[in-house]
Amino acid sequence: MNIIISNSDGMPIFEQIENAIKQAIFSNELKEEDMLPSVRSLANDLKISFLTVKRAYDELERGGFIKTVQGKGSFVAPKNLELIKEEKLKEIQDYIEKIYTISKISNISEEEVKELFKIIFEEEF
Amino acid sequence: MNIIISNSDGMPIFEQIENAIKQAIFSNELKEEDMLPSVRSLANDLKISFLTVKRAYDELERGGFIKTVQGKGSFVAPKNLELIKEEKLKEIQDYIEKIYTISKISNISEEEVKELFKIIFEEEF
DNA sequence: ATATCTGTTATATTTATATTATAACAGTTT
DNA sequence: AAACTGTTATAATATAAATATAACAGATAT
Repeated sequence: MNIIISNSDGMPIFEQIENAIKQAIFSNELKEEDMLPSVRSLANDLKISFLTVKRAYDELERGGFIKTVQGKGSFVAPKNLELIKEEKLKEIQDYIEKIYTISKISNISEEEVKELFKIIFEEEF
Repeated sequence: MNIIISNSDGMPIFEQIENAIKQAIFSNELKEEDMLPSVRSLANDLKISFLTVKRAYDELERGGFIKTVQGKGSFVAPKNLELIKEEKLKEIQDYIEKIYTISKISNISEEEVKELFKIIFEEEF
């Protein structure tokens, strides 16, 4: 698995790890029941504290993406299509919120945004 | 000018002020050469430190939205708002394209995206 | 000229969050 | 038993945001 972290992009390290692993799961680079790197080994590879990796894993477990068993390790949870869709809907929601903020600040009307939306969603036929 | 700040929405106060003033400029509530409230008076109104207001003003000046003169005050800069709006529309377009890609890949219908759009854009009062 | 606005700068402190180091503990596997 | 796993607790550090306070400097009206 290929995780690149950056100290300077505003996103906390634990969140960068979380996203990288989600991505690996979505792309099927990590398959169901695959074991994740141990908190200590990944921490070692990334030259960070294992507590930071643990935090990422804890979040992933809360989200239902992995299962962790003390003494054994962390494993990719059986894929749940609904979960994946939820995740993608969340991504879309984040983008729409950004659009909302920009439009509000820049005095761009809802109609103008809708128009762009229409153009992009309809031009692919 | 009507600025409402919140301590608990994740956005730093200086950024909330920044956005509120940008919005006032875009909506023409604040016109070219209009004087902004002094850092101290706005800080007083909002019950925050004048340094926080100063930071917001500094950012606005860096962005070319206002001009500040020591001893006189801060003033809305002459600006080509249409040009900025074009930039912002492009940003929005990029986001919509990302949304389009995600929705296609994840089998999320246009209707579902529209629904999210509605929810977020209607949260306003 | 001086009082009173304006912004500027410097210092120190507080708060919250992220991250770290370290140590001890607990379950699993070989 | 040794060597892996994860867990927990504590204390320390780093950073950004925001604060309080004080002193300084330019603009302006009276």
